[in-house]
Amino acid sequence: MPRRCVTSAAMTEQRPSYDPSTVEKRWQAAWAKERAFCTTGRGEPFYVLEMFPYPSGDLHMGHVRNYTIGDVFARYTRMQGRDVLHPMGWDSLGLPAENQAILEKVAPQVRTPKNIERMKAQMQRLGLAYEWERELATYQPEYYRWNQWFFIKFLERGLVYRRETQVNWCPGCNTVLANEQVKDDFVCWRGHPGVTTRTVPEWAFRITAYAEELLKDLDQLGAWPERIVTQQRNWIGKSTGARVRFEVVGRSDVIEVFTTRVDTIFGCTYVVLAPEHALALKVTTPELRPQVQAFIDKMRQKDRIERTAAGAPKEGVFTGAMAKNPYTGEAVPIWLANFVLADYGTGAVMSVPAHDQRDFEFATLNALPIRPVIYPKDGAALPSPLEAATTDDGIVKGSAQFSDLDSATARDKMAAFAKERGFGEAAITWHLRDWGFSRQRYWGTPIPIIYCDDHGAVPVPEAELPVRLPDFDAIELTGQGGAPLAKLPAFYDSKCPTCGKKARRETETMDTFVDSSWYYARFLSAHDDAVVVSKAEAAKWLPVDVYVGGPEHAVMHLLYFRFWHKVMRDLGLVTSDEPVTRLITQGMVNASAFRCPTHGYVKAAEMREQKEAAHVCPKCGKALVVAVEKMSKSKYNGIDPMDLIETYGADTARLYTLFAAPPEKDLEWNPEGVDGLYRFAGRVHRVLAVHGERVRDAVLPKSQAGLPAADAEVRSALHRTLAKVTDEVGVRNHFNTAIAAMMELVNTLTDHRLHEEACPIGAGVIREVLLTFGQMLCPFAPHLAEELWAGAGGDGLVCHSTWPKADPQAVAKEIITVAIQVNGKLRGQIQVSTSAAAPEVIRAAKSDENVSRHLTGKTVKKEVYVPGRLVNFVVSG
RNA sequence: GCGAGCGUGGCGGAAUUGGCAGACGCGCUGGACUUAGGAUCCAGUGGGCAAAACCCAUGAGGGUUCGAGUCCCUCCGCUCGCACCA
Repeated sequence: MPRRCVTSAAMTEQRPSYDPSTVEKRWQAAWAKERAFCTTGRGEPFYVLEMFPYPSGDLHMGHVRNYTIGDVFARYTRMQGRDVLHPMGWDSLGLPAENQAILEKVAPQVRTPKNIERMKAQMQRLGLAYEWERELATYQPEYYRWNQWFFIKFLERGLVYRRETQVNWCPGCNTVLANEQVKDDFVCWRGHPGVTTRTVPEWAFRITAYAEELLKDLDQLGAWPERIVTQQRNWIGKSTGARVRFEVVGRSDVIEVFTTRVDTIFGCTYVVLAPEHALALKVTTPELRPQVQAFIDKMRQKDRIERTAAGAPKEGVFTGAMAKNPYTGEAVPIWLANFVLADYGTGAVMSVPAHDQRDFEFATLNALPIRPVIYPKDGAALPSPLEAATTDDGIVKGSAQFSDLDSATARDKMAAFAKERGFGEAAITWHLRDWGFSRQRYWGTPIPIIYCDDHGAVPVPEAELPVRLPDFDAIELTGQGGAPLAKLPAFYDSKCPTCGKKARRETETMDTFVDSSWYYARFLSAHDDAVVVSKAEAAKWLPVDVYVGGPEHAVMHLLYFRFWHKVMRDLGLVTSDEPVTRLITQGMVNASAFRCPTHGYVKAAEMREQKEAAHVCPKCGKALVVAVEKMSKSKYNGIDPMDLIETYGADTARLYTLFAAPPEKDLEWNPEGVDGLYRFAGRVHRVLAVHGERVRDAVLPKSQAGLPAADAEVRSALHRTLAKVTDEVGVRNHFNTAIAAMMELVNTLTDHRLHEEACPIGAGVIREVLLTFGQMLCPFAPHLAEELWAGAGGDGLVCHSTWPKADPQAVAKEIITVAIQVNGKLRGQIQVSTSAAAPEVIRAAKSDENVSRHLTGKTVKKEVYVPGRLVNFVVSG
């Protein structure tokens, strides 16, 4: 990227040119000295929050975008007179830090604060308006002790429990693996073969206890992006239907199935259990046991994702056992199949191949009978034989007393019948599962539990919190062999809080989603040792007014923290039902990536400096594939924000990220586009450089009255821009068009030669331009804004000034342009007074030369006048 | 497969309630200033035409309307999310 030099005009005239680094450092120092971004206690509270980062050590462009968007809200709202809370912290526990520690042999306790310091300096260099006094970091015991406190509170309320869960298990590493750590053929990411699934105990939050409320309250989230709400709704996945119990023929066992289509149950021709189902092997007849056992083992080898992927071939095995359909008394075969999930519904389904596509495919594959019982409402016949399942509702046939009912009615009556006879009932099933949060990792919050032989799992008494993580040096961290803390007797040897006998401390740590589920509340009482959050502060600030972050958190973080908020409410800590009123999800930051089909990605920065013809692989000379992709290290298409700031300054970096795309859309990084914003900043600065000294004491015009025509025009343009920017920022949150409006203003200023010494505009108007421009620019380019404000003699800091109000008189137009259409086609434009009435405008329109040409010889059938906009003559002939 | 979103100049994007399509920026073209220009300033820039006028143009096709980028229907393409959820 070329370093831009100063303008020759400024140089020859010995005027200070735009030098962002000097300007920005000056104002950053001033803000720090004044503690400029602290809450004031004056004005209506407004809480702006951005998703806090993992402190990797360096900001990337995604951060810059995220935090700049938040900063615009914070700064603008403060200028509206609100008491703005805008804090920042560090999501500093978790796997990345632990892996880095293993790799570098540096303790995360040492590395993390250094990374934080570095990243914080970068944020300050960007001019972000944070109240650093409230800074928090989740790795600090002062923070994670409240994770432990919450754990105990949740435990008391039955919202934490111990359960058995299926995980991927690598016998080579002797540890649990995430799905993405398991490669094909059951080989782990380190190369060990034989990865299998295993049942292990873990701690889980009973988020499903809040499923109904999490679903219902989505209706309150009108200011959330629709797609996030939809994703949450799908994820929660409420499903209404019925449970029905089938007796196993000749045994006392009962198979319970869940179905949303109980109306089809007379068409049930077999029953399928998940391979993990408790009865799977139990009901199997002795002669079929070897096959069934082999099938179960095979399924156990595969992880859930692979086994249940849509499109995976359906596999199954007959158990030899039969089950009795309680509605018909008919005995149907019991099968096991890969596509039935153990942890959804009851882990068993009734199969109606005529009316369920999966059942249809499975039945076809295994020559099981297909029996239609639902017929089209219009009386049409079903194809025979069926080529696919018919899944629509219809009229029930061949179903005893339920025959001839429509599907919906049949479902109600059949569920009621089951309830009456005691073999079933209406039921609801959720896609949402409880949240397992045990991690066999070191760099996390220790779970405050002590296992006693006599008293079981006993919570650590509150007074003994926090349970601190032992020093890193005390542990041999390898990423293998299960929970690291389980290798440290000094950590786990303890005494039972109940009886004092020798006991063992829990060695698992918590998922880091726990940390981020309530940090927004902790900012309100960041230094309070007595309570996690003070009720008064919570009542004052919550819910968060604007929350800005990436859409990738749609269903994990954003669901967990909604859950946590509701529990905090039930604990009496907060009063609102939802944590965040308004959510802004910003798009990705993309850039061209250059890839050789053989040798992989090539550094984009080097390619950009070459002509297009030279975009060839340096190794083989083949043409490179160019595609716009998300910035990332591995694709060599990233832009380092700090390089950008060094070249252009923080203001230009901010302006570009806001201008190039609206917040919610993906942003394509165009290195040349940045120049345009630098030019804009330079042109604004130039007006100050040329006139600042001269006009800083000038008297501001109070109105349009008495201004020379050119002055009045400039002032009108200024106030129109102000009105536009106020609307775009405050109402529509379209920052790109707000900046475009300011660019238009600069163009107008240039038309009136405000960039020249010999400018005919009066000093008072120029001063008003500089001051107001400074205020409008403040949320976007805050340093340049301060420079304008101070240079034009404004009082104090511009970021503390009150957002100006557009002068209606200056905004109003006396003459407007009205478009004239004939049959909807533009034929002319006329200038009319705003006070002109419709007949007058229409008369003027008809007398326009070009328009009258199109009207002659025609009959005007209709005249449409949209006041102030257009006239349309509908003609014929 | 289901759900959501999006298709507008060479590019990023604008068009707020159905009312002058292409604001603003990039790029490009020409000019001024200049030893120089990758700085700055000025002018131009959707396509057709030398051109006023006119015609065409918002993924494709149809519809509603005085008027459609915007609303409705059908289709095509792209992106994201979920993915055998009984």
